[in-house]
Amino acid sequence: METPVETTRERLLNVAEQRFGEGGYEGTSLRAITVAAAANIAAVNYHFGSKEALLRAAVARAMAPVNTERRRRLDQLEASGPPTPEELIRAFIEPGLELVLRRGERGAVVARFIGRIAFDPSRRIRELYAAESDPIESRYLAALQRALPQASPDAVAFGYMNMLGLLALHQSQALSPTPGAAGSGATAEDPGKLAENLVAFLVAAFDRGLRA
Amino acid sequence: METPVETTRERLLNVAEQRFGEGGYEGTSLRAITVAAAANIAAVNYHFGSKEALLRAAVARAMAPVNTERRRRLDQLEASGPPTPEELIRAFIEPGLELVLRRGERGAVVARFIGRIAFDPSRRIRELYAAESDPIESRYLAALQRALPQASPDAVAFGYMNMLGLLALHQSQALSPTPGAAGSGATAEDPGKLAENLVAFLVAAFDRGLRA
DNA sequence: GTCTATACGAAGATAGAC
DNA sequence: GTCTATCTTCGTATAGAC
Repeated sequence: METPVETTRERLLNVAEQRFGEGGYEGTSLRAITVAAAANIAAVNYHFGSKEALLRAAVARAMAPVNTERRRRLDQLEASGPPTPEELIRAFIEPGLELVLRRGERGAVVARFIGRIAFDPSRRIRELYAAESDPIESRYLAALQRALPQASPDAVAFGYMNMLGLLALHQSQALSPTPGAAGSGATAEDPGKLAENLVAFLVAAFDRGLRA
Repeated sequence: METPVETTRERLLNVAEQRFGEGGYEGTSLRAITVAAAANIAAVNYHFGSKEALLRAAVARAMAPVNTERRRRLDQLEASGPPTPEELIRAFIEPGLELVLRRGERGAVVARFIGRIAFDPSRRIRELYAAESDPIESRYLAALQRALPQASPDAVAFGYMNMLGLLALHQSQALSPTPGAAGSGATAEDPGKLAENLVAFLVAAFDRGLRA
């Protein structure tokens, strides 16, 4: 069923994940990608149609397991009574960090790629990412609203946006020694510890930091 | 002392602020900047030396009033006894949002520019921004540590990084109708209200969400 | 079906005339 | 200070080999 070696298409996706996460979309040339993937310069256009279509395919492939796991957790939580804010936050953050950071070097590459794309300066690229996380966004917003009845819909949306942003921030810093600002151990080497810190930070903010 | 019209240099900085904030560094061509600034294609290289040097000058100019105001507030806070976490968070967030968003369209352009640059995928560009906010970073970290003696240095650095990230997130969404994810009113139209929401969110997270 | 070689227009950058 | 000319590299399109 499976070919023993990676196809050109797979190599292109793997290299794109690595390079786009390292230098951003605009900062990475198709030539650099095709050389690293041992493919011809025209291979991207043949397999995907354009540079942006390659990015779209890479985002979809990277987000698929994260979305699947989030859906699975949401289903499970909602099957056993109304979830707490902490359970919902955990069901959002952990698939984005653990599932991806627990897979060694390759997982970190994927995490950085997702985080960077989520914050790309270009409107079209962020929309591309948003389209991939949209399908479950409304489920999370509704569940959070039920778990936080005292908060207004605007406040819940504000909190969700912050959760998304902080996850992307820490994802984008995978593989970075001292990236944005703070000192040495700000981002834990242990992805599980990072997830715990981020969940605790967000739970406190959601529970007591959302203005009506 | 001042020429009645903007100099070519000033026009280039103004246009760079607007275009870099809109499309990112790599996504904006020097030709687009020089055309919009009614300058020759070579003017950037003459006045600044390179595209990156233009960006550096624009970041320095945009950050200067923010840093000045932050220093002023820190001085004032520390003159009257040990500041609370909320006072420190307010002294960090408000100069970044109000000082910039309260200046109408032009201020929003500056805010978006700063926010985008802080999250740029390119390592060199983020370092450029970090260099501009570095000078006061250690003062904030030390003051936060004193205000939160129960938190470890790593935890304080983690919180500071999150504060920086969320500020950049909301700055980058100035002038954007529905940017990242959440619905209509997630980012308040009123910048003062946004600042209050963000401060409340962060205060709760710092006070009860930092693991020792 | 896959892939390669090649060409085109536009971009960033710079040297040198003015 | 300003502008023109020019170099290299970019994304993309196409024609045709395997």
